[in-house]
Amino acid sequence: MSVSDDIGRRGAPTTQRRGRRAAPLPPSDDVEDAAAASGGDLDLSGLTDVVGYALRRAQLAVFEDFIARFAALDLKPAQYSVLLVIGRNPGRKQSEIAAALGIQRPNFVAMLDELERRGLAERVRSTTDRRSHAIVLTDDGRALLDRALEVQREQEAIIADRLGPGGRDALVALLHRLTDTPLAERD
Amino acid sequence: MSVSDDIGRRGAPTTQRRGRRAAPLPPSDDVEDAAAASGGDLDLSGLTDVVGYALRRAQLAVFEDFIARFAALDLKPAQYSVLLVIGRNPGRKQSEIAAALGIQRPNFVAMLDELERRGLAERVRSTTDRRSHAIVLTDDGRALLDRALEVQREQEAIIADRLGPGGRDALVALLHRLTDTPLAERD
DNA sequence: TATTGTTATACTCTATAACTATA
DNA sequence: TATAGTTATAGAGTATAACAATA
Repeated sequence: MSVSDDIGRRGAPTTQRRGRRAAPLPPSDDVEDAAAASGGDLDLSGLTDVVGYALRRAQLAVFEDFIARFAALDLKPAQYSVLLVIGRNPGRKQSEIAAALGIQRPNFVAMLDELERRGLAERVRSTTDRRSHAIVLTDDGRALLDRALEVQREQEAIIADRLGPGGRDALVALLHRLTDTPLAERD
Repeated sequence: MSVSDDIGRRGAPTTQRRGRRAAPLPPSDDVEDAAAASGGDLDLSGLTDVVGYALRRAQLAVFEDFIARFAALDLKPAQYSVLLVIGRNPGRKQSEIAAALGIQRPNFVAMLDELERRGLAERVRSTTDRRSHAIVLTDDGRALLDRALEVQREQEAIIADRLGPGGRDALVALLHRLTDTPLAERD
């Protein structure tokens, strides 16, 4: 997504009262009547039944769970992803790691500073090109990553349990179809 | 999701080189060798094949497309969702609309200020409880919402085209299973 | 005492321009 | 001249405390 915008936030309920088809807007009769006549859950049709909103809400739910699980390791989602990519690609340039994760190079500096401060990763000055840093995990970083991978496996198991094993695989496949090619170029 | 954290950002590639199974961490042999031996895409296994990351990337992709489509209407995703919920629930309290969308009450003030400034929505002081505001769309607001709904239908059609009609419905159903009940309470 | 809307504020994530040191 | 890392900074989005008006 571009800049920042959000649709659904924390704890927003997923109410659904009307049918699946696009509900016509209610007639704009007397305002006070409408307010008085209501009182129950709001009509969120057209929102909950749309891919973008459902994606947003699901992503928030999964991340919330992720954050809770990783609190014990003091790892946020972005930190975990950085640790994992460094672990799988040791010695890569700082800018390569950042680009692979879609993180702007300037924003990646503080991120690495923190991992280095915690003794999880290291910047190694390259001998061939003294501008660049080869990024590697320390022993502590690898140990923490191993623990994190186990926690991640647990979350994935919970999700597979919720969706059914075939459901989890189907979901990932569908999501990849949305990300493999930009949506706009399609039409 | 809780606070803020992100995993995938803008334009992050979705590289996938190894198999689906958890790839073992590469041996931590000589750093310079590893850096020199590489050069191609990075190994993102364990990230792209996981629900949380795939969700995040897909949500960003869909929102990016959404933002581009709605630029002509000068509506961001959050603004569209507010317009839609007001349109479907005219006369509801300001705090009810905010809560339904998971927006904190303080943050909803500026949001409504802007919609009111643009003449799309109005705060109507309730006669029964003079603390609360009944929120309604103006005629302009309803007209803009109608145009927005059409644009939204177009995006949904693109997505259904990408996933297949059954694929789109399956995706939404799977996503709802992740949001209907908090993941944590499940185990 | 509790609720509605509001203000003020702070923290995180994201984005861009510009500097430095190297190449 | 171009690239890698960095600094500074600005803008969204989100969260909490506290206040005034009203119930």
